[in-house]
Amino acid sequence: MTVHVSSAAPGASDEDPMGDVRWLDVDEQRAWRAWLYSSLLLQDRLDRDLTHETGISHAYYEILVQLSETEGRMLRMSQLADRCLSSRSRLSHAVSRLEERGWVRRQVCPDDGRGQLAVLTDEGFAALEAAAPIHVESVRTHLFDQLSPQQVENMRDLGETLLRHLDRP
Amino acid sequence: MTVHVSSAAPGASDEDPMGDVRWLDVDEQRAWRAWLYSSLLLQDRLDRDLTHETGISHAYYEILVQLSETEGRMLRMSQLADRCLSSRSRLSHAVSRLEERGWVRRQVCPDDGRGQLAVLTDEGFAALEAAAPIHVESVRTHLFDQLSPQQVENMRDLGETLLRHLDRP
DNA sequence: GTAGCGTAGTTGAAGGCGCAACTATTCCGC
DNA sequence: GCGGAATAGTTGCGCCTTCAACTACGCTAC
Repeated sequence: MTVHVSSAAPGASDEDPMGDVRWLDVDEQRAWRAWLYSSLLLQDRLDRDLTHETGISHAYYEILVQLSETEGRMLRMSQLADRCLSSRSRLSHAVSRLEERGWVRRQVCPDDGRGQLAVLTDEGFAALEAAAPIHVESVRTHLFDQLSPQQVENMRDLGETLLRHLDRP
Repeated sequence: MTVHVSSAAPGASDEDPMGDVRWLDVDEQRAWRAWLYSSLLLQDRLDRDLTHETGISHAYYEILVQLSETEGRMLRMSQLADRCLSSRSRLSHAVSRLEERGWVRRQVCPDDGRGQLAVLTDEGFAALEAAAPIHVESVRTHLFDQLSPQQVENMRDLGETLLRHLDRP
């Protein structure tokens, strides 16, 4: 994880067999680990809170949210996958499970015989409405309550900067 | 995921059935989504790069790194789990698989008959040495090359602030 | 109109992970 | 020293995710 084997393997890494590896210096290491550990821990915490208190994983929650925010509360599978940062396959499995819960149903797409629409049911919407306050409170507690307004601004700036790079694969 | 059902359910959420939910405002939403999506995408990208180019997942990589950085290249299972931000169970499964690859071996702890030591083998160390340059380059490309020095500083500050909160469960 | 290619989505197998139950060992009070 | 609680670690099960293969439909050109 930590990109810093040189300190543990000084002799071997001095050789630099790959040519010139741009190793991280001490400050970069520290920034990298802080970012990595905090995002892992925070995601884990938020997901656990949500799952344990509502029975809805963060992945499912995201699907319900994305559907709830479109008019008609329905989306093509592939659009839904994109918005959820999910692979098609993963979404397909997940929607099958949400169908079993009665929260989503599939419907063939009228415009395109290949397509499927995922439609949020009233039960699904109700489940989302029940879960949302719990999740918001969790995000407040573990994220916003810990940060100054300036830090929130920095967080947004960082995130958007990285997204500009990551969004185009 | 996005904590923002109110806009999709204005009527219902006006009721505020939970008392007073501290919903996110537009700026907070934006900061939250930027943080969430960028960290999801970045972790995904780094993990995929590493897995596809070296056959070592980020989780395995972290285990190897932590072992490589201790003298004797060995750690108690529970210490290793803590350093990898892993549950005991998860680590136990993972070490079993690393044992099958011949990269780690288990050894009963001399001080404590209940304990096990995970020991990094020479083959494991060699695998880590081969993977490290690839991973560093990936972290450079997708993270540090995208950020100004000020942004790196902000990233560290943010991460460390959040860790102070998250580290004590 | 049909061959061939691209797109949309699904499926099954294999591996990763969390949870709860389990074994084995140590620690503590008496 | 012995009974019970606490600690260390493992394991089986079930769910989730990925990958590759697959079906089904649409699009274009001929």
